[in-house]
Amino acid sequence: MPRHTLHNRQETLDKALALFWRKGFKATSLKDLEDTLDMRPGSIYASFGSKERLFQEVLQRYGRQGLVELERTLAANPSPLGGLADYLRQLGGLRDTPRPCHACMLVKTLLELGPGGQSALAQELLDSMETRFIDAFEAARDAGELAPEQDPERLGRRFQAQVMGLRAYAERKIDRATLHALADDMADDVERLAVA
Amino acid sequence: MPRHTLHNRQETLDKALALFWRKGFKATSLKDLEDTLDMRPGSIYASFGSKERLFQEVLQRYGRQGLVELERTLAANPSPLGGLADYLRQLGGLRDTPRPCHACMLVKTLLELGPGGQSALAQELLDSMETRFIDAFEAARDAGELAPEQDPERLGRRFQAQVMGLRAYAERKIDRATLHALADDMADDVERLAVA
DNA sequence: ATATATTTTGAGCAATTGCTCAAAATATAT
DNA sequence: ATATATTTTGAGCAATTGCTCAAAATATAT
Repeated sequence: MPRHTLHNRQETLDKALALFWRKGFKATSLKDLEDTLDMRPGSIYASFGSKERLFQEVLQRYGRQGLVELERTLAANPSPLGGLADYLRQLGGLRDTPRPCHACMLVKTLLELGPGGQSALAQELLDSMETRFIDAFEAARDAGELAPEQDPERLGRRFQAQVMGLRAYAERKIDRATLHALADDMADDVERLAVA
Repeated sequence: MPRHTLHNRQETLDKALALFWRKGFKATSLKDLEDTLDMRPGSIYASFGSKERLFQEVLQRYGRQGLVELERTLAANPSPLGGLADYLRQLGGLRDTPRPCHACMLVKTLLELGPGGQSALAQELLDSMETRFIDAFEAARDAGELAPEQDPERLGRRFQAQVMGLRAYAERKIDRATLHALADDMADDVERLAVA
């Protein structure tokens, strides 16, 4: 007796993700969502509850994908420091392919909705990324890549700040080459942390 | 026969600045402005034209103040590299005093309004800051502080990205000490560029 | 005191906001 | 084919948006 939804939930979330990522939470109107998702208001509310809850679900999705991508990049390089450097170099290619937005959606959300409760999920997800960065620096130290007096936590936080800066910078009107150069400079510095 | 405005324009702009900086452009309603500026809608429009134009004027003010502050910091240190490092260390104190917001208003605006025309002024002002950073690195090279093979433009862009990252990071829920540590790490690295 | 030039007020408008809900549509099980 | 459970539709609501404008208030010059 049950009936399936006409729309594919994952595909719909991806469309909403691109929209919210580009326009932000407040600037995305229900009209925008209706057009982009090709759904009528009642249908959107039956499926997702509210604009707020749809946004949270989209954020969660974005965050999970970001973590998966980081994990993949780190796994592809046997050297932890090399993996982190690769991650930065990869971000240098942000402007090589068309995207809804170059800046990080978590940072956009944090800056748009402020440090209060509205952006709690964004901050949690940023924390997850940072923790993974710190873990990678710890792995580097354990592998002898990093001098023992280096502090993985400080390095991880700093790495996080660099990524945030790089991606905010990428949102400006700059050309691809400039962004690559910036990312490469950052990546080189990470690798320079390695003990000779 | 003329008559003066009741409100002081500079004070009013400062109030609008704090409000816009904290809430962003779209999230600041005219009701918010009426309450904060203690002015009725007609009065606001007679003085500033529109919400959009008031915002632009506020942005300009913010940008000018930021440039002045940078100039002061650089002038206080005879060493260009030292001045740049000081600037970063100063930003480490962002959370020491209450402020409308810790993140840079130019970056908030860029991320909120996108890279299109709406944020053109914010991007211009970011460019001005970056140019000043580049000039400082050039001065450092001319003074022999920096190795001649170093590229002031790349260093300046990277410095800009670091500042953007540091200030976006400062918007998260972190404690003062963490932010100081992060800023100091960045500052130390700038000074480490100096030839021994 | 009076005239003049300017600013301020605040009721209210057209458009848009996020959202609801009864009715219609539709996929499944029998 | 029929019944059932579920989804989708879309008209429309209450609230809010940025903003206008005629009337009132007020500071100055004479």
